[in-house]
Amino acid sequence: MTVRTRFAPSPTGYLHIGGVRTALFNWLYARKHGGQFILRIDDTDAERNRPEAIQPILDGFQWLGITWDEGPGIGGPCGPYFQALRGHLYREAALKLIETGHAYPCYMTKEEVDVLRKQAEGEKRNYVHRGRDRTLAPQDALRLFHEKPTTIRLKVPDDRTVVVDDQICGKVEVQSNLIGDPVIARADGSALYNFATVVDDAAMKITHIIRAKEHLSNTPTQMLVYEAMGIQPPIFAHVPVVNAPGSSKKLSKRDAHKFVTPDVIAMLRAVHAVPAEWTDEQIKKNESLNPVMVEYYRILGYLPESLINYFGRLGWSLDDKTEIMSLETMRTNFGFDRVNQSPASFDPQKLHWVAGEYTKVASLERKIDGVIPILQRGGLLGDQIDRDKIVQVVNACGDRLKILSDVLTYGAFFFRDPQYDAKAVKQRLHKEDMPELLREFAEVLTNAEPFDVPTLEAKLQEFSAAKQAKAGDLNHALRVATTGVMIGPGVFECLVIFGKAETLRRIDIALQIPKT
RNA sequence: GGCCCCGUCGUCUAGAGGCCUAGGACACGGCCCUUUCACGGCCGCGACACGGGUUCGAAUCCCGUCGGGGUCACCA
Repeated sequence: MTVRTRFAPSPTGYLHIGGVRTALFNWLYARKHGGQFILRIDDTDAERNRPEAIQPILDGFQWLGITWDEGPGIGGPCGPYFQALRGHLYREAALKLIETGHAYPCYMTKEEVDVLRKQAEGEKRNYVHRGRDRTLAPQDALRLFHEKPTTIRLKVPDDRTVVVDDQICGKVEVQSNLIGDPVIARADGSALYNFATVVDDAAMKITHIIRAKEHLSNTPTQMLVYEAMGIQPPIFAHVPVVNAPGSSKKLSKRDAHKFVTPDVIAMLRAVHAVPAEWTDEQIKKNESLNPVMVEYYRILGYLPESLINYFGRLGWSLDDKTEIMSLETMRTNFGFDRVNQSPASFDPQKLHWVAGEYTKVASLERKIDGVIPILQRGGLLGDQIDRDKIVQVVNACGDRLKILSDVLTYGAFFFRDPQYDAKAVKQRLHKEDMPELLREFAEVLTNAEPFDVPTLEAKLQEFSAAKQAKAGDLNHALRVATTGVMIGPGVFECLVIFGKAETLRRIDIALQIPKT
């Protein structure tokens, strides 16, 4: 039997990183066993069922390299892959369950149920719903339902121990007497999650259900649905949830705004990911651009494989020391035996480190291609692209680029005039008679041929020795004068990229800054 | 509240009764390298939730306590 796994997001419009991890585990397991990974859109809740809410999710997966064998965009033998289009299947399945005596139309009103619930509460008893109509003979129930449609409930069997043999959590046993008869379909015939998911997973021949731990409690109920339908249940594997950074609470979209810290806001502004006129509040409210969504990392220039690596390693490990590994390595080694049972907190700092490891070894071409749109968005580059110059800049930045948008902090001055940092100017440029020294060194530079790193370095050594000045001090001043800041690639590399004329021009500009 | 799950450094993890004086990674602190910043190298800080058993021996097995989470919907 070929392995078939699935990921079934609801169309919220954004790809959540917790979902990415669950999807990744499904993908890994299917691919490891030569099986199929299916993407299904769980859009039974019609209200927010907008087509445009699906595309960002598909785009996110595509960017990450998580491919699906059946689902939106490609179809497949078990379609449609949208729950909204499968209503007739649920209705059919529900009627069949009534017919076989496993389900019944429940005519108790909400008020009646509330009375029973209150009564149970009063007696400090747990309320377990058992509909009054559950004893109806199947034929009568069916006839009655057709005459007067109402909610359909599953008939939960009495005195049974339901066993979920979970691949990660182990054997979990629950008494059926504690499970109330669940509503599986509304009066209008629309299905509820616990039912729709089972009908679909069965129809799509899903063999392994890999999903978040929060679904474990619902699983016995679903087992009962499988049983009622006369279908062998799939194998379950519930993966622990991803918690918010430094918290023991689930990372949820609901409090995503909490992670939009001043740092994050500054980052988004720096890369011009949001309109400049937006207030901090507006940025906070923007749902897709915050650290729980994949889009956030894409816009900041994280390489997709770094997210894959990080999230694959969150809750699962290859061995006692491997941190950096390819998707392929994960694929060949993935297994439930090395998935943790306890929740894992998302650590943005570690993700950032992983990202750096990938950027470090990425090909120059990829970095160039990634950096160009970032520079353009930042208004540092127009439509005319001098690719050679960008090659030089990216090379000069070297390992300083952990994420591609770091090019803005280390190399913005290559594309515009220096923006002088007051502190840098005061400390390095307006130090004693440095301005005069720099003026004289500019003269030297005029005659520097060729204008390359070794020559410039030699000139600076020679000049400072002659003037009995510290080479380091002059070097620092030169950096601030030409770049405006105290950090960046090697100063001679910078000068070479500027070229002689531009270097001299920048020194001139710097020498005109009044001392304060 | 009932039921279910979980509990090793701040965080991710290794650990299947002796290899554990508990290993690695991120973060943090220090030093080295460096004419800035980053990279790199070295060192340091830092954990078996608690209490009882079982055993010659327990982070590992059992019980209890405490703590955390999830779920009990005509949401998914």
